[in-house]
Amino acid sequence: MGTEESPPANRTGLTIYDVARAAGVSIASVSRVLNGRANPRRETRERVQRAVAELGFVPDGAARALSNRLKEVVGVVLRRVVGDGMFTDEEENLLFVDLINREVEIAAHGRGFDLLMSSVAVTDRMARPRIAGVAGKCDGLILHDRVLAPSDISRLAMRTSVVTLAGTPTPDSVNVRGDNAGAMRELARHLVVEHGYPTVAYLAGHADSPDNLARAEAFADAAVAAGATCDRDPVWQGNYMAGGGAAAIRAAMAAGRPLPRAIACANDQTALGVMRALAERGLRVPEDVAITGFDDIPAARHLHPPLTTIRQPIRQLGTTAFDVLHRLITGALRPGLEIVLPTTLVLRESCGCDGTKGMP
Amino acid sequence: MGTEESPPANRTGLTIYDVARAAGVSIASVSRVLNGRANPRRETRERVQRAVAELGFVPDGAARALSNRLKEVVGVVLRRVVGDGMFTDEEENLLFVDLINREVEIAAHGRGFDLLMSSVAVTDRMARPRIAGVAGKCDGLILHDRVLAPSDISRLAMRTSVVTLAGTPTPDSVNVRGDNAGAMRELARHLVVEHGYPTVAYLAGHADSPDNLARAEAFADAAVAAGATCDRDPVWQGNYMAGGGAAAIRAAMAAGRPLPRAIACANDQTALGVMRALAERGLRVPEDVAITGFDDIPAARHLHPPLTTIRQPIRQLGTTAFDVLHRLITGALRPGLEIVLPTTLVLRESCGCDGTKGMP
DNA sequence: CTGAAAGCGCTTACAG
DNA sequence: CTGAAAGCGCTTACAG
Repeated sequence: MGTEESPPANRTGLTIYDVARAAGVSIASVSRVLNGRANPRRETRERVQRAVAELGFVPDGAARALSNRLKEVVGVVLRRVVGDGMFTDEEENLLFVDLINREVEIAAHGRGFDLLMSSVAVTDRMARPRIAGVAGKCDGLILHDRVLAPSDISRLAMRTSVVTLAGTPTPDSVNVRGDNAGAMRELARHLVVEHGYPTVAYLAGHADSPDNLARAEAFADAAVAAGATCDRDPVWQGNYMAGGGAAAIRAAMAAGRPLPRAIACANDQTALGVMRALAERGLRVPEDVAITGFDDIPAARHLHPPLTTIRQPIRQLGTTAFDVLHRLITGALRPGLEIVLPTTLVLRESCGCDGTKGMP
Repeated sequence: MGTEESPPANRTGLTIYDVARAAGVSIASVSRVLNGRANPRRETRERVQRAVAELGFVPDGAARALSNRLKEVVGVVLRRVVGDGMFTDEEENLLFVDLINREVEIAAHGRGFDLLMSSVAVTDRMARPRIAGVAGKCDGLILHDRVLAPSDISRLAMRTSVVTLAGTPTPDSVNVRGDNAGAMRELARHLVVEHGYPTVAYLAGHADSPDNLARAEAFADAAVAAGATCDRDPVWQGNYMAGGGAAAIRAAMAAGRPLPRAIACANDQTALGVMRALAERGLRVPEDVAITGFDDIPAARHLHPPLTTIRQPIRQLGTTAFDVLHRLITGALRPGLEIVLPTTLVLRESCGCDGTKGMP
């Protein structure tokens, strides 16, 4: 495609010295006008600005960062979603993580920060070194769920500012998450008390996800407390993806296991897979089995029937993650806390409600 | 949420000097083992590695970049998609741009580069300064369609390596795009000759998109050459979004304008909006109006009927964009060329084919 | 208001 | 194989 091994790019490496020479001032003055200081007097300022414009000078970010001890870059690390071959939903929809990242970016721009995005594959044995690599290029890190083991997060957090999203709290980082237990309890009571479903199950997400654990426990406890039977069989283990939800249904039915009257899924993607698998077998939602999700991704309301789910405050989660990280970076906040944002139960039709009035 | 104005973050700013002291060697040796050089002898190497591990040392990327004259970061700038209020498809689906970015990231990781992502809003008057800001933080830039005016791209390309995706060729940058004209001509002939549609129209994308212009021209020319009438009325102006496609249909019908027998849309999103608007009015695709798209985003095959479209080589587009940028950065390639990747006509049902055999 | 100079944390010829 | 030292391109006290 081109000349290999040819001389290095000849993009004239302009520096502040070139600008200073062109403007007939010192580099200190150039730096001052570049940074919008008040002192350079009008005439000096204009000469510098003219030189900058004429030369098309772009200050080197690395040099600025080194001098300022601030890169104005935050790293965002996420798990690369790998389709499981069953459904391509994960690959096609903007998921929870994408939605959060969008908000993070907007918040970051507001403070002059840019986002360094890095994804690690599920099987990535190199996750640790790679994340260390990005850590060196940023002022702080936002780590999505399960990109690093808690002990690694701990270590990393001692050396740089880190905010985890739906992660494990650590003394040196801050975790930002939605309120899992509150909404899950409310959901369990809604299913058992208001709809009167006698048997329920929680279709789990990844076993090593703190959010998943919290949801499972709150749901089961509240369901049992409300008088229902909660099926805790291992078939109800999913993986936060549509394929995992579908597989669980298939496995349960193949085992001749009676389905619970209501299934609360670990997230919306799982619910999506469950609903497809149910439809394939001719089972109706909510008449035969009531289904609920978690997150309220945009696709949730377009399912048939519309999915009852628990809404996470996606915008706030993203904004807060950046905000907290920024405070950590500037030293305005000390780590070691967890920020829990409120969630809300959104009643649509998949739980048995009629979708308009909220109850059958 | 925290103590404002408290002392700056006390994350012990470890440097290579600390590691050197801990290991009892010089900073040169530390640097060498950190960079995997062969020379430090086994014992030295191990002492350094131990010190690095114990201290949890993470080398500063800015300092490395300054010294190496290489940041190992590429910037990706895209237009933030803003829903138009009519449909939320743009906000829910992983679009063409997102799919490309995924591939860019994977390719970048293969070379030890990370991605600095920045989005500019449509109305952003600050696009230029912001992009200059990210340029300073990267070794080179990948610019998606319409983030910068051609003249600005030109200027920027004189100071840093830039690859445009579906942009305007410039002497100092390289443009990577799919073959618009070839596939569009093939599509026009398919519609006019094979299906025998007498009237056609091209529902345009943004007027300032080079891809759009090329598609419009190739389609109209080929359609007319094949003997059809091509409706070039201004109502057929969309905006690459579902809402724009729907609005065009509404406007045409409101004006009492007879719809052409086939409408080739500027991209799949537009086709999606068109199909919805048509369905709302009780018109059938392809029986009443044949519809086609461009891109072949994942959602295309799930439409009813499945969308006939022109597939762009998305993976290759992303990989190539990074690859070319990398060569530009290392000086292995000189700018001033355009790379055109092949596209393919994918016949599904929205054009009138039966979807399985390819023709009615 | 302006400039000379030190320093940010690395890498790498250059000597030894 | 190893270390002392210069240099990467900025910013910012410190003098003037």
